[in-house]
Amino acid sequence: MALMHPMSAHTNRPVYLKLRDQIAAAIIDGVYPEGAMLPSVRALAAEQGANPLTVAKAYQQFQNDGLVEVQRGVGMYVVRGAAERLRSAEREVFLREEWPEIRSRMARLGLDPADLTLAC
Amino acid sequence: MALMHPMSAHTNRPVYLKLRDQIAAAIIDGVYPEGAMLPSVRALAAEQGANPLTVAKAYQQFQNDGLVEVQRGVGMYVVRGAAERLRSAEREVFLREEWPEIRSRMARLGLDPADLTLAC
DNA sequence: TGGGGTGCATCAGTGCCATAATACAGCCAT
DNA sequence: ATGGCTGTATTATGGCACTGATGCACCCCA
Repeated sequence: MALMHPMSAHTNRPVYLKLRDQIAAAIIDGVYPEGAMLPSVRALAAEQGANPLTVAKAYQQFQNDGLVEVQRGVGMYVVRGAAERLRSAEREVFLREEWPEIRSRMARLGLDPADLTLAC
Repeated sequence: MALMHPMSAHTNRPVYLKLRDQIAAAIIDGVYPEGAMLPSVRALAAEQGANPLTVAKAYQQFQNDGLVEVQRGVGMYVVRGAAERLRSAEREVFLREEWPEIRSRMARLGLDPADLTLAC
């Protein structure tokens, strides 16, 4: 009896979205400090085994949000306050759109977030 | 300044997966008790404004897992013990694959599950 | 023995995603 | 100024998931 739940959490996210999340985490965690230059699209593409255009698509999001500054011919730099703004924005989205579903889901499964704080 | 994060949680889940989750929740919650007949693909499709085949694809999962019994030409019935098995399986998957990511994500955003137990 | 209810198979259409190969525009150190 | 690094635009292609329309096989009941 398998009882597998393939893609239950939609784990097949597009590459450019996974890269976006990964970069966002790096900015928040200070891996890419404010003022620092992000890896070039070609460099990150080579490192991640992805296509440069896919990486560019991931970076696009941050430009639109004004979190990185593009210097044509030079590179992309993390804007001042980007980490805090990014964390704040992600936190708001998480609390508003994800957490309620997670809560009800856990309730249905007989789980309590408080009990899992230290466990696992 | 937008700072939007479209599809940050991949909110564009396929219809058949949303239906699957919804049906699973109904089975666990006893909306479709053990031994009861599930709504026909056409009926549920009409009710949800979806395509019968999309509903059938959602049901498919439960057949493979042996949680529902198909009587050709009659309908699909919830198997004995389906609710408990389903809840148990989903709980295991959740704890193993989803919760760790949620935990680290919340930590990055400066959130503590215990603090949100009653809030919101 | 029909008629209306099941589930299911087949085929086709659509759109997104990822990749690729170029080519271009800008900056900088040598 | 030249070579080498940046990001970007263009176009084309293959793959895959999702959705949709039609028709068939099956079963029960009147």
